[in-house]
Amino acid sequence: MKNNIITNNKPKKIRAISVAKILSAAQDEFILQGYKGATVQAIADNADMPKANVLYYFKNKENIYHAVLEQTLNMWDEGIGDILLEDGPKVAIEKFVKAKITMSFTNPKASKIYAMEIIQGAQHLQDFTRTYLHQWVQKKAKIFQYWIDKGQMQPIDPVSLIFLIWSSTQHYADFDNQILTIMNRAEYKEDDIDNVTNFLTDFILRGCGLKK
Amino acid sequence: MKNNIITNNKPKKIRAISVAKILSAAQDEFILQGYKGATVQAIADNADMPKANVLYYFKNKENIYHAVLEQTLNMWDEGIGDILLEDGPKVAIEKFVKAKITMSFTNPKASKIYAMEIIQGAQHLQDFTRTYLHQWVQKKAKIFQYWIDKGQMQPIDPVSLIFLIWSSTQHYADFDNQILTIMNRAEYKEDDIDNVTNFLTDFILRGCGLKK
DNA sequence: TTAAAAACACACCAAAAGGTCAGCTTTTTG
DNA sequence: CAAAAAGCTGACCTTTTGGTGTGTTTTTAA
Repeated sequence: MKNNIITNNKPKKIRAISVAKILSAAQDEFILQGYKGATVQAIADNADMPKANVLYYFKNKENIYHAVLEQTLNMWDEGIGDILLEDGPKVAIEKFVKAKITMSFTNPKASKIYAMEIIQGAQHLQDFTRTYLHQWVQKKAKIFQYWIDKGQMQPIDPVSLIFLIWSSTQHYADFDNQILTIMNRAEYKEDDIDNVTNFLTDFILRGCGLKK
Repeated sequence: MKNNIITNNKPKKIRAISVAKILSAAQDEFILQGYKGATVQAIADNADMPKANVLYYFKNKENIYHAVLEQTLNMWDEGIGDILLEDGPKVAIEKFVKAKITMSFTNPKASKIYAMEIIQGAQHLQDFTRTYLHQWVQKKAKIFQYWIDKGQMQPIDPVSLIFLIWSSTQHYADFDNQILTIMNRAEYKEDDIDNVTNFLTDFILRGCGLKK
């Protein structure tokens, strides 16, 4: 298999390209219209191919949605910063907050798809939440508790802290429309990310008693 | 008009009762299925009346949705705590956080409807956001700024602070499924409200430099 | 008590949307 | 270069669904 470096869309399989186009179009449609509201026709139009062709790659709408969700979870998994014992509370929180904000600003769509799923009852994500997420939170909460017991940070409920970090960072993705409207902006600017990162990092560190 | 105190569903007009039943059923359906996914038939079933009867009260689905949204905004308006200059930063934040949390726990449905609207692009709420919300934030931000200038609280961006309070409190309504699953619970208990209120109040006050 | 107004509900319709099929074209492979 | 595999697509079918029309029942008011 020769690897064409100059035009890197030649070696890509037709299938891969088409699937990617469909998933991207589908993501937009699912966010804008919800699962039921998104029509296969609209996804096809958006992906610039006939409906029958979309159904050729994905047997049905449900499958398209599953694929979008899977993609979303992978992104979530990659993007979520880790919380490491050896970093200590200050650095760990700084890293984590930064990772979450970066994800919110660089891939708001994934965050929105995920948010809508959860709001609507997490029908397709129950397993993920019940097993993976649950364990993740428990594990990280223990790390925070360790730091608290060592007197390295304010004695607060670690799980609540995680929820606060999640919510306050994801807000900038999920509610970007509202935030931009309130700030009288068309879209986020470069330094918005920095400003938000600085604000949230400072605020949360102070809330954890890790900063004057 | 005689006021029947014993059975207070007699004096109520038939219309009012039916409309209320429909709106309640519609709210559930819209949350669970989204705008397009919610069918008039399902709303009717849920409200325990034939579809044609639902359409008798509301000319079409769009109108039902508008009514649900309006109801939601009224609730938001009533439930949102005010931020008063004369309270000073500490009391004002305590009151505000408490009000928002109370709203999240007592009426999560309204919060979810609102959240989905915003995530999906605020198509039906642009005016509300652009005028009402925008002004509300500006007005309250000025109050925070006043306190900051007086040295009564940490110098932080007031708008970001408002966003953080909104997001961290609403999270308990919008993501209740996820939170409950992670905490291995079927539903919120009485003291969950208190615990969350205490955690968030303390944390936010500390973040604002209003508490050791 | 009775006539008008409001509420109710069955049956029906047209449009929309998910999905299939059969045949055509392009790409791959031996 | 030919056959097979993969990709593509218009036409079609079926189900769902928003909405209407018409006639009946219940409530209200004089």
